[in-house]
Amino acid sequence: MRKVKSPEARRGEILETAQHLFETKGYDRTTINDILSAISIAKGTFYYYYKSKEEVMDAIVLRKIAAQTAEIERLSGDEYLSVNEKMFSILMLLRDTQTAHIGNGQPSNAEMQRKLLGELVKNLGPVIASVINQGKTEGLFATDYPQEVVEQLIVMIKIIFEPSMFSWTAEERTTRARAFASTMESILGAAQGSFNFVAEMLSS
Amino acid sequence: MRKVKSPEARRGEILETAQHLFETKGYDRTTINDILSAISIAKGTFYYYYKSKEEVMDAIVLRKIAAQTAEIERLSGDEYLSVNEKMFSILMLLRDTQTAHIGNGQPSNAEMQRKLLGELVKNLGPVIASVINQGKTEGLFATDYPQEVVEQLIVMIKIIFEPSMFSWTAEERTTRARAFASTMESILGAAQGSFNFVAEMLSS
DNA sequence: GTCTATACAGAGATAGAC
DNA sequence: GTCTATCTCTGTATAGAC
Repeated sequence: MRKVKSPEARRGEILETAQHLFETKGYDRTTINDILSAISIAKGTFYYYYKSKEEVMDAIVLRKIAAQTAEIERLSGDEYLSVNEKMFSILMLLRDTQTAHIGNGQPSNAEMQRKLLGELVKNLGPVIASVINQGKTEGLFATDYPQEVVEQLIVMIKIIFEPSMFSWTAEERTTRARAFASTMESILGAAQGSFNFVAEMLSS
Repeated sequence: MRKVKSPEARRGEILETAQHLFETKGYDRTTINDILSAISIAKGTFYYYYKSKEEVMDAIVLRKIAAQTAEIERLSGDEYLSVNEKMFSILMLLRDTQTAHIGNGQPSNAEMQRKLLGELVKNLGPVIASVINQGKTEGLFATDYPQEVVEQLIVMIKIIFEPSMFSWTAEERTTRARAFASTMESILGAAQGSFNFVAEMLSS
């Protein structure tokens, strides 16, 4: 039974199926054979389009990051939003992708998360830094290292509040959320209490 | 040819050999059979002592962390060292284990690094926090969240300056080092410039 | 309790025929 | 482009020797 499809359709079909399985069963527990039998192709066909299982993961990660970057770019360029509103939305987006990229509750994949964080910093860093700079010109923030501070914040939020990394108790998590908000204020040079909403947001 | 050894000797032998191979060839490229033939034991023997290749990695990581923790505990309890001297030594230790745990230049293992960071935060966090508290009583530092701030700093230093995570140019690295020193001062409430040596240290 | 030998299932990946 | 056959490697399982 030999079904020929256009290259784009095939690539897309593999990607969609893999993504669904990764998010449902977890990356490690999804086998190549799972993907193959879900779309009824042979192993050779899979490896004709992707060099490895890992490459499929990369493609999925990049696609997600691209979508998130576009969203944050749109936000940061919106003239009708205040700096605070932008910061709020950006942090919400960052928080909500905590584990969403990986699949909820599934034993997540360290390599996938490593790549995710790397791309996140590389792509989102400059965009968020531009919002910080806007805050600087408005006198809300004061820092000599907007870009670098943003990178630090992304790294902290994605690691410290990543459930597969640390399993805090409710109280521990609340304390970390408060400490993070306080740290944000310190290193962005923002007024004390101006990021109280961040502590709220991250506690849950 | 049947060689009987004491359980501890055998466990240690497997551990040492695995560590050497992991650091030489990289974790992924080291096969169980590599380990077996290096010490001439049967596969059954390996699995008699360790449940999996990953469990061996865990044991290696834990042993390294234990050594590092002991060293930092010794430092932090030394009555003849100033807080600044302690901070210097601690940061040096943290920096020098950047990739040393993994093996230089080898394609590192994300899972191994994830575990390393988790254990590092869990074990070193409280010890370093005690040094921060000493600094607080001496009026050098001021923070409401010593423990949490230490966790943030460990995470930042281990991720941002991890070569397998980001490949900064020399200038980028220098800027990140300065930004990190500045962030340390902010969130620890230390005097400006007091962590200039950190910027120096991390630039290389 | 400790160790060898070996066979085998299941995973990722490759080669080459069609 | 697609498929089948095959390879390597991890990990399980077993039977048995000391």
